[in-house]
Amino acid sequence: MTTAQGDGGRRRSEREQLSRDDWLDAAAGLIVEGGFDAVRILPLARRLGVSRGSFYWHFRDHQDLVSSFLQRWQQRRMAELELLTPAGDDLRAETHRILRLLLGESGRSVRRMRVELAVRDLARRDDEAARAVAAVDEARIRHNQNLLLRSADDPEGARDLSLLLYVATIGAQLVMAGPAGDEATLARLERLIAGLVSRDGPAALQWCGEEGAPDGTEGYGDG
Amino acid sequence: MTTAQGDGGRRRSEREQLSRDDWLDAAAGLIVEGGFDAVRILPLARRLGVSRGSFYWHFRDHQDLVSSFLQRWQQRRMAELELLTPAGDDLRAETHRILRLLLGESGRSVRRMRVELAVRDLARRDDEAARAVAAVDEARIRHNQNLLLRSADDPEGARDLSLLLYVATIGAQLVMAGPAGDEATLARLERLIAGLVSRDGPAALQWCGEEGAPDGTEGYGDG
DNA sequence: CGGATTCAATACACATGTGTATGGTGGTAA
DNA sequence: TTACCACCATACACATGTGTATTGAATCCG
Repeated sequence: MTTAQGDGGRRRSEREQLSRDDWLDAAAGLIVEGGFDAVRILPLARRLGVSRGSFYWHFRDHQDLVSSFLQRWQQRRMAELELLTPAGDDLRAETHRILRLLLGESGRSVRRMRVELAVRDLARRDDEAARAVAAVDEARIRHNQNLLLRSADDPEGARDLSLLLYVATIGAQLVMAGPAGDEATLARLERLIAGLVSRDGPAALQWCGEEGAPDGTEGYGDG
Repeated sequence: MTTAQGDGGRRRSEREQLSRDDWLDAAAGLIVEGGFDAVRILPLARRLGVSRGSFYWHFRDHQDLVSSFLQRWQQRRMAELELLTPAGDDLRAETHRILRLLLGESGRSVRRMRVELAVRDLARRDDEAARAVAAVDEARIRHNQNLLLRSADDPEGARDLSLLLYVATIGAQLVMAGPAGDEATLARLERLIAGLVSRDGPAALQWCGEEGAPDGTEGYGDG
């Protein structure tokens, strides 16, 4: 414990010295409460009980903090995806685990959900965040696709269904994040989506797809 | 044209005087680019070619601007919903119009989409925005439910399917807003969702819904 | 014409934010 | 002990933001 130890597992409590990860964790708290725009250095330092001088030792500047956070986020999301499907169990159980992971395991991990939504929000105006989100999205959709492909050999249909499955879960996250989203409805949605997968399987969606129907929906502008 | 005219249709070009709505429109521009946190008074005034003194004549303070914007947004979203379903045409065409409205009519109305996402983002930390979003969500889901109920008398199933339909479209908005979301995939998703509705109809989703499957997905924290 | 009203420019006081330069403190090693 | 280094505090310069008070220029109206 005296000599070189990869500085991996030290929490704030053991060692009074702050680590880079401590700052990132505190930043996550601010992000949960107010999005990325709430990540400002002075409030962050206050929360950690230090002054700004400490920050500029651990990070080059504000952008460095944001970049580091995004990197860590992407890496963790990728890792948790790899952790999924340890053995080849059945599709039902796997689907359930995926939905639990993406939809939030019954009330808990609302923090994780809010962080992800904040990252998505940032991605609309920041290239680095956009790349991270794109990578994670692609990985998750591919994961689902591979899962569905184990039941039937239909790459096209599997891709479509996994895409639909994915946007449905993400949309459920978003809509149910507000006060309108009660826990019961979210659970109901989870069962709905699960049913969609297990019933249709990958070989489904023989929809009819013409264009047609001119719409008269101009409405107002945005705003 | 000389006497009282409800000051409804005057744009910035005709009259050099700025109206409250002009400020709100400019604010929409900032919101599209940088979210609600980008709505600051000085950049807004610069964009309109005036100084901040003008702002504080039209609005009491910054909060007043945000509140007015949210009010107008909710009112317009409600109005455009009423405008839908002028006559009782078939379900296919109506579904198509709804998806076009929610998903964005092929590339255009990306502004409207971004504004909505920004409002949703704000709703996570602002009660007023949360109420507006909740009202709009509820209205839209009810609208879809009523539409589906015209095909089969199954309130429960119609509610479920409309909910699923809704979160799928919102999720598609969110996921496809980034650079990962190409136009083709979005169109594909639209057909997928449309197929889901027209194929299943309201009387569907006889899924199997147990809980089961203990998950070993702890992973990291958020961040 | 003259006064009231509407809309906008300017000036001021204050708060908050960033980044840098510099100084201080405790632990470690020669 | 002394020198060094990791970590943090303090002070400064500067930028940006809000809100208010005051002044100014059109415009409407009696």
